[in-house]
Amino acid sequence: MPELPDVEVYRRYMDKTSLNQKITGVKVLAERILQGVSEKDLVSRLEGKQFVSVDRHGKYMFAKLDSDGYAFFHFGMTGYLKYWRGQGQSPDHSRALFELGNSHLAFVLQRKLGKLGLTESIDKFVSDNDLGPDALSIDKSSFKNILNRSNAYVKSTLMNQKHLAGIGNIYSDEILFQARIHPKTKSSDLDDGKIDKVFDKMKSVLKTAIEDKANPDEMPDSFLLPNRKKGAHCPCGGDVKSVKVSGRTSYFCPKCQKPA
DNA sequence: ACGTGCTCCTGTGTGC
DNA sequence: TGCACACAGGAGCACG
Repeated sequence: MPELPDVEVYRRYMDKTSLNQKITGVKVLAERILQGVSEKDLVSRLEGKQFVSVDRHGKYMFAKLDSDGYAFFHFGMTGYLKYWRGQGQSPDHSRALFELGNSHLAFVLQRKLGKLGLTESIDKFVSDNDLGPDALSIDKSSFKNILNRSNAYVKSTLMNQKHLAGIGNIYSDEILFQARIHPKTKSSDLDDGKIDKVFDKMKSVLKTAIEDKANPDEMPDSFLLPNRKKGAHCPCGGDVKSVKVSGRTSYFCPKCQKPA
């Protein structure tokens, strides 16, 4: 699930549940999710410390330590967090466990495509990993520059983390649906007015999705997102179609979204 | 710089 | 029912 809205929901979840408690134990249950750190080093860097705040950039989450630096999380395609107090089983597919005294925080990944590691600073992490500006923070003129400079399909541009961080397959579709733009439109074919519209819809879709806890069942009827399947209908009543863009299945409404 | 196709994983749905 | 295969809200890689 994890695009920007999902990760923001996890960030708030962790913020609400897991801060300012001593990390009494760390277990790594799938070593392959570790990035740039051994299990031994991760454990020794975290044990006895506390998480004091949680940030996000794009699809990455950063839990700040009271010592210094951050633990970073990437949720892959299936990741989420689960916190509980007292006894209780960790969920299936828990790949890392943080013991917080009598409480627990599990990093759960069905597919082991997520990442967990350490970084000194978010800025350094962003630049080392070539991430573009966060989609919720970017201003309109920087956004315009990105679309104007790109020769790719607009959907690919929106999903390219080097250009813009946070948007994936699902939300790029929703943004383009709300902007009434066909996913295979070239970014460079969008005029100023269209780019404005994509920008505004990007912001409103992401904000709405966060308010709705990134849960499709809670989203407005005007959203296409809950109808991402064969045979489903657009809010306009038309048939939803799909097409591959950058190897990903894109859902769109041919009646609402015409090629530029 | 772009698209395509493959890879990493695991689970579910589909068609024969 | 069994089995093979496609596909899934991500991303890095090689190749053309």
